[in-house]
Formats: sequence, C-alpha cells, structure tokens
Amino acid sequence: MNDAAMLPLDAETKVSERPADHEAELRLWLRMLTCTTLIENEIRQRLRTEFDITLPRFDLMAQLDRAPNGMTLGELSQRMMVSNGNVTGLVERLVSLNLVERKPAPNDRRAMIVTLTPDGRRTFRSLARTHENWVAEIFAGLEPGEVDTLMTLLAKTKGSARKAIDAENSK
Amino acid sequence: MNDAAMLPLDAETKVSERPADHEAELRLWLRMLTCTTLIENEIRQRLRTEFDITLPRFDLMAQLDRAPNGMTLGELSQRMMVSNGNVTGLVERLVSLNLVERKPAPNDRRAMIVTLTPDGRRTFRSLARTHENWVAEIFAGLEPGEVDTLMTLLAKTKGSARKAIDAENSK
DNA sequence: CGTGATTATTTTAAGCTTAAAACAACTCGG
DNA sequence: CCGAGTTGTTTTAAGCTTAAAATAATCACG
Repeated sequence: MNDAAMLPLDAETKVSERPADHEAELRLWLRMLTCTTLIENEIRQRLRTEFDITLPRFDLMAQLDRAPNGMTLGELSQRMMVSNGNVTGLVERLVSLNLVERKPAPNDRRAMIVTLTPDGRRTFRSLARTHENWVAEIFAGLEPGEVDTLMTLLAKTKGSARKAIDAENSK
Repeated sequence: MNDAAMLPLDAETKVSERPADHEAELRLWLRMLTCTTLIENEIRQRLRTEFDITLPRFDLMAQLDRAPNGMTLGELSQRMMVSNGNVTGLVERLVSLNLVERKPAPNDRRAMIVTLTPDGRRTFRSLARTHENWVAEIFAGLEPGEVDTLMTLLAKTKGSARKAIDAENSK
C-alpha cells in the first residue's frame, strides 16, 4: 500500500529526508484548509451582506469584547495572528467609525490601549449573537461527541505544529 | 452553568433563535481557525524565506500541476476558492516570471487556458517535495489513526457546512 | 436566425496583509 | 546615569483579495 513500507529504510533516517511518503498528512492539511476556507468565506460574506462589516473588523472587535480593560496593539496583533502594521490600519478604520477607541497606556508612553466604545460593544454583541447561530448551523451535522473529538484532535494538532515551528525557529 | 438552561424556552423555539447555547460549536470553530492560521502562516513564511515565492502563487501552481492539460481561469478560481479577479492578477504575475503560460481556449473564445511552463513545473515539483516534508513535520505529533479520524470528521464538517451554505443560498 | 440570459474574463476601487525599515520609549548592566 | 539592546508602534512598498461593474462570447429557444 505504502511505498515507504517497501523501502529498506535505515532506522536512523530522518522523517524529513524520506521520499514522498507523507501523503496522508498532506491530504489532511489540504482538507483542513479547504474546510476552514469554505466556512470563513461564508461567514465573511454574511457579515458583509447582512451587517456591512468586514471579517477582520469583526475579529478585532471580538478580541476587544473579551478584554474589559482593552488591549495594546501588540497584544491584538499577537492574538489575531497578524502583523503589527495590519492592526494599526484596522484600528484606524474602526476608530473613524466610532466603534473602538485608542488612548495612550498609562505606564508606557510607547503603547496605545484600544477599547470598544459603548457603541462598539453594543454593535458587536448584537453581531456576535447572530454569528454564533451561523456557526451552530454550519456545524449542525456533527454529533456532540464528534465536536469533542475534533476539539481534542485539533488541540493536539496545534501542539504538534507549535513544536515543529519552535524547532524551526530555534535553528 | 448555562444561561439558556434557566430560560423558560418554548418547545417550538427554533435553534437559530435560542440564546447563546452553542458555545461548543463556536469554540470548535475558533480552534479550527487558530490551528489553520498557525500552520498557514508558518508555511507562508517558509516559502518566502526559503524559496522567495508567495503562498498564493504556490497554491495556484499546485492546482496546475494536477491538471496536465491546464485549466481555465474560472476553474482555477473555483478550486482555489478565490474570486475571478484575484486569479487574473496572480496569473499575470506568474506569466511575467515565466512560470505559467496563458493561451486562448480552442473551443471558446471567451476562455483562457493556463498551464505550467516546463520551468514552472520543474520549479513547483522541487518546492512541493520540501513542502510535503514541512507538512509531515507539522503533523508528526498525530498517530496515523488520529490522522484518519481527523480526515473523516473534517469531511463530515465540510458536508455539514455545505448543507448550511446551500440552505442559505436558496433562500 | 435573433435575442435574452448566461458564462468567462477583466477592470476598478477599496480594503486587507505582509515584511522591512524607521522611530520612539523602555530596560538593564556596567 | 548612560549606552546597547529590546519593545511597541507606525510607515512604506508591494502584493493579495474582494465585490461590483464592464466587456465579450456563448447558449437556449422561440
């Protein structure tokens, strides 16, 4: 079945040097990406057509909603997994819509603290309720047990990925 | 524990109208997104620093590599799940690098067929080998059985999402 | 045939995103 | 206390991405 199984591999041969025998992982990655993109595109489109807001703006507001005292731009960038400059621009646009506020941090003159405005919080909470229902509908075909299994396996995947990334970064 | 459990819900109340009792699905979606973004960012960065190519260009070439006779721009756009205009631009840039070729379709004067150039195919195949090893390392922490389970559950998730999307689109 | 709807692509404007460089403020060891 | 290195943010240039409108060719069907 598997080409690799037929090769007389030295026990010391590193995974990364073996010829193409990682199809299962590659197919898994592609499926994961397809699945995520499919859902993400749908949510993006619904946010736009039903609420006239972009997905990145929604995501940024979601982060702030969980942080009662606001967050610095750097924290936002880390949690959203996007670059610093990206957050600068997003915040600017949200400030101009009066959905978030940006004020200097009390203890560090370099940092800015971003918070939702009352209007922003009200708006986000309303969007979030609908958004949660969309997600529920999208995942409605899974049994509760399957949801749990996916949670666990994705947590494990994340751990595995982190490990590979850290190994690469410490080279 | 759950606010919703304390409300006197009518048995007829639709799922989509109940207050927030879909936390499990929402958390699953966020974890899926985090996991995918983590891996995607890493692959994007490696492609850039090690091969000086962007992820979208790599993805486009990957599609073409699987289609010996090339594909139209529309097919590319559908398979990559991006807009038509996006593909137009990507192909232009890849043509200017001599990695892909664009020629009129024989049977339809509206359509253009895109193929890898010999140079493009050689380049892609080389990148793809390394890419596959990266993916294998990233998923190395999963047992083969776990990979299978994930494949199955993601397929089911995709089906569930498709169903929800189609339902929405046919309204 | 001809015409109205559909399909394939490109164009446009706006916004998103990154990497890298620049700048300012902070930290800490000498 | 001061300078080197670090950290937080912004700026820049390039590329990615979308939605919507425009163009052009095909198709269906009366």
